[in-house]
Amino acid sequence: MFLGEFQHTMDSKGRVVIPSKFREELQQGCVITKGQDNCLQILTKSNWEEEAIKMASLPSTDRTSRQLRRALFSGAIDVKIDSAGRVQIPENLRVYSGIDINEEVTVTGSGPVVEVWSTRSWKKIQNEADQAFANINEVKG
Amino acid sequence: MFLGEFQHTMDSKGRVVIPSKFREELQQGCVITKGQDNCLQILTKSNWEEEAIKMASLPSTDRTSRQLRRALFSGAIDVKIDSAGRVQIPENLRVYSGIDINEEVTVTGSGPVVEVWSTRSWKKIQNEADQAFANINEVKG
DNA sequence: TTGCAAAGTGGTAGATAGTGTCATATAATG
DNA sequence: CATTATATGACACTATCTACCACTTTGCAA
Repeated sequence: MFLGEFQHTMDSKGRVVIPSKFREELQQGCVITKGQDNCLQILTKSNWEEEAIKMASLPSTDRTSRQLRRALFSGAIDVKIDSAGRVQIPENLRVYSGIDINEEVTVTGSGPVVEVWSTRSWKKIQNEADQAFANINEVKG
Repeated sequence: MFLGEFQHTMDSKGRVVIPSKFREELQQGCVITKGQDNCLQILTKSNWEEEAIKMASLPSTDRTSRQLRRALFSGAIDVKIDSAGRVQIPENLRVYSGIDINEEVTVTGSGPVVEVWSTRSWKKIQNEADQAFANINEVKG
């Protein structure tokens, strides 16, 4: 289970530090994919395989499913965390997520997955997320 | 069940003392999350897991569900109480709750959860709560 | 083929944030 | 009042992050 919110910077070579709390779970291999709302997701190997199976079983007759599948697989890459706790984000994923070189990055734990955001995007999303959260609490109230 | 109200100070490293009455229940691990009205909540591990399971099972195809999941998990962190009875509050939760370094903190038992407030906010909230309580009594006669 | 530029990989040193421990001060208890 | 438990501040220590720098690989062009 990944929890928390961490600020980092994408270094001049396109690498991002994985917060130390997340490393142990990801150390033995992980996969980066395009996530929803233009974030990037980092999954453990086993989580990825589950996802992949689900995705592969979607009907290829349905256009949306096909596109989802393409996005997921073509956008995925498996990476390893280097000795300094960093991962290299490939060009296409940097573009997808809108994270530029030397830009601020927010890495969040989101339960079963880790999400990587440009801090710009995260701020927007976070407002919306907090809103949703506040509302549900009121309902539960 | 957590009861009572306690005054403490956030130390220069961002740590807060958990009142000794609460420690036993929280000793074997607890999770801090964002609560309502800018307080922080501390849940026991088992309490947290109930919440988390509900959240994790929401469909990721639905934007609101995704946002909820993000808010819940990114705003949470699991901590352990140190040998002096303190917990470290991470930067993002300090910002959320408006508790600065060396500032006064009110820790309250609120039934199943512990709440942590900057004493500033607590005073405001407490007035409102007392007011509401008084009014209910009036209505009931 | 060779040389050059761009991108990726790997490592290191200093700064910072977080952790653990202790001594003293304060409060609670019998 | 004596004793115990609890809280706080100080400090040293550790882990982690950041900003560099140097080397390797790749792709392109001369």
